[in-house]
Amino acid sequence: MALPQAGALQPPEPSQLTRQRMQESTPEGTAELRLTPAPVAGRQLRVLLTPLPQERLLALEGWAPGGKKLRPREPGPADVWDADSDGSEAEDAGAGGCSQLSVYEKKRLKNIIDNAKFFAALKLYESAARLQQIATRRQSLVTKRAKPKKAEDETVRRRSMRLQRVEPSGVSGLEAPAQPAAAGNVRQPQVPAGPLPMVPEDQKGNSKLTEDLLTTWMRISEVKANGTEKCLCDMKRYQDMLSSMVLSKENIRKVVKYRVCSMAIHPSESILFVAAGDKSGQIGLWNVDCKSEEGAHVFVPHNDLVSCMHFSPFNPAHLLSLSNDSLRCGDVTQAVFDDIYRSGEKLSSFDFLEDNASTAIVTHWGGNITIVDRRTPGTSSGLSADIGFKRMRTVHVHPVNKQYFMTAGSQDVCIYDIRYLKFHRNTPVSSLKGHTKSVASAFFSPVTGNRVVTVCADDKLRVYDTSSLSATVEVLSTIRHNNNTGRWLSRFQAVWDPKQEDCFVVGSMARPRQIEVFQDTGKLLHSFSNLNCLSSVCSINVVHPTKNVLVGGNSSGRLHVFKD
DNA sequence: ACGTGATGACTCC
DNA sequence: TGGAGTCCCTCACG
Repeated sequence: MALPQAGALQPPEPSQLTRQRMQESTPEGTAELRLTPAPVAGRQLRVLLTPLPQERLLALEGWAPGGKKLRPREPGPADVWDADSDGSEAEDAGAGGCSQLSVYEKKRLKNIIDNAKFFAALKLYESAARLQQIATRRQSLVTKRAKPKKAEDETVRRRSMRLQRVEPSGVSGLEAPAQPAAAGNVRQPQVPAGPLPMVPEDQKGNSKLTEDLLTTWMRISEVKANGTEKCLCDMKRYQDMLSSMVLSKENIRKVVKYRVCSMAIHPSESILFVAAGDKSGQIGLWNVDCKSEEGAHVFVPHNDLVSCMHFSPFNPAHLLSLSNDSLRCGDVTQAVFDDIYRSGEKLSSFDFLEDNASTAIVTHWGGNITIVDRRTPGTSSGLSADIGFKRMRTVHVHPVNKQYFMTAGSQDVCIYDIRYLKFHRNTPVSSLKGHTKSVASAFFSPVTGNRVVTVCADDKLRVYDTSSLSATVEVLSTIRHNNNTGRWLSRFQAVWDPKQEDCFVVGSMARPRQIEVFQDTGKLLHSFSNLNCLSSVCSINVVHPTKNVLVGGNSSGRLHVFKD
């Protein structure tokens, strides 16, 4: 409901009005007045409306209370001025300026006055009071209008102080009025759109402490990692290498506050540098080689779950991160998290389309994809297409044939050719059939793209042979695997070891807690575990592209680095 | 019927 | 004693 403006309810003083009309009246006798009377309190308002002489005077001049021009029309029982309408009616009132009253007009005026009195007595006072409330605090209205469901949620589902992010002092309770847990948002202050300074959360205004971390990131990004030699060593050697990778206490660190939802590892070979995104929109950067407190810092470039992150393969000084509403690029050389793309639709995943990382394919949760070109900032440029998925979780571009990309979601896993995308009704090049429940992830093998591994809620890992893309793709192996991560853990994603074409890493519910490495044949090659250090489930894992390093993130924001 | 997302008790240090 | 960390196999809703 469009509530009337506070000012519009005050009728102008007749004398003043008349003066204005004399000045502004047109030869036809119509006046186009723009009156902006000062706001008036509700109580005063009633007093102003009730005295009849004033009403009559106003009415005689063709004005209704509220500064609105009366439209001449047939009188009727509902012939009252409409406090809800906007000011447009005043403009098209036409030649209604009345100086001499006909019988009809007198009757009409009587109606108007009676009705005005009636409304002033009943509704206007109420409205004015509500207006006042709006002017001071919107909250009373919000609670009135709030859906009962939300109110219920608040009462039925009681949340602990810690979960409400309420400081023990209770200070933040004042700052968190109307948006308690709206959309699961964990954080109170909303991150604005547009570029954000790369300043850690705990040190707003004092970036001195992060200087080391960011300088390190910048420095290691200048050195081109030479190791694209993705060796395909024999399985025995590979297993030995895996066995040599161990976890020690100093290589465990909590880098974000809440559950890890995505991770990225910097390609540098000199320094181990990891980024983790959590459920609340935080991104933690950790220089694993720096053992001091300054080795890790938290930034907050998003409002919501950071679902996908990649260092740019072209320029690892850029860290791209995706949240529900935006794709950002953290550029350490500029010390900003820049906006690349924003959408009203919920975003789920992205991948780079070319090696130069200038274009990215972004999937929307609801089944659309968008091609985002970073060279045209601030626009959702390029192609948008509906590929008919109900829910899309991950997207991955074929490592060799970049025209192919694969999406995985609740419906299925499909491979599309980007050259033949249409706005609607896209048919996939290949469908990877067999999933009976929703699919959490699907990724091409890193070197050739000849394999795809999927994680499905039907408690199976599947490996497909995608060496030739036909309408149906053969399942190579199926692995029984408990993927029921449930309520508190991020869903498992199976990721290939970039160094080993045919092996992938996946978290596990098995006890003792472990991270598993499988061969594409379905053979379990290794389980990373440590009875002393690893006591939780690592849902999200990344493997370094050249070094023997594996990082696992758990649902408490803690990262575990296995290295040799 | 199925997919999705929400959250609090308990243990350990 | 209290805060940090772990993790479930539920339940409402669309």
